[in-house]
Amino acid sequence: MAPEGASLTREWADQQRRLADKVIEQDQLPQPLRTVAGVDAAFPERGRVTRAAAVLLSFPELEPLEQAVVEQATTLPYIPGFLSFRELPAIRKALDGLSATPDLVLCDGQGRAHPRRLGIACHLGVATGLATIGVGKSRLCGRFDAPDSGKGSCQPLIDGEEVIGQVLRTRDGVRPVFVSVGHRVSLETAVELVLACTPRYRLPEPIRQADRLAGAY
DNA sequence: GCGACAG
DNA sequence: ATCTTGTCGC
Repeated sequence: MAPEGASLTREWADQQRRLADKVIEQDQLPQPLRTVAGVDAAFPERGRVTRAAAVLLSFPELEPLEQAVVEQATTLPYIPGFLSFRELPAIRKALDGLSATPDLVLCDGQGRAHPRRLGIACHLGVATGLATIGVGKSRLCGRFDAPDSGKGSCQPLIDGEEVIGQVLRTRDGVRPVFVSVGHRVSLETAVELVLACTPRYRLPEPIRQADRLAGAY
């Protein structure tokens, strides 16, 4: 018998490279943009349970419109570089729990700023066809210079010769977030939209509310 | 071989 | 991410 378990991440990596070719890095968002969703997952019960949340807000007002939560048994451990295989199934169910399809989805995690260019935001985008943006709280890969301390300041996140994201200061003096293309959005537009969704806190409002709903404190 | 490593 | 209390600072 082949050591299937040992080559699982190899299979996943191949799948990631295939799906990464389907990512669209051009702006193809509904015009005008009327709604923005935020998604996130938490792992209560010592990680045995996966709880995913999706919230829908109006844009640009960012008023809460609707929310959905789903819970299921956790299927996989967290493996750096393969986060989406663990979280995507539950997150998709949470999104399906919304009565309306969002014009844009903000994801907690990377988009193209991933070793094989398929972070969870890209994976979700390609799998659903929705426009998505990745907003990570920390770096997975790439190098960068610290952006100036003022809100709106940013520096390119670089891997080799490629710009894979923007390190963006969403508030004066706080740690920057890592913005990258998910699907059907350009990096420039992604940065503008993340700022438009972040009126007060470090994290964009859709993601903050999804965090809270999922139970992350 | 060594260091890094989204959530 | 999870487990976990109080504590420092605007």
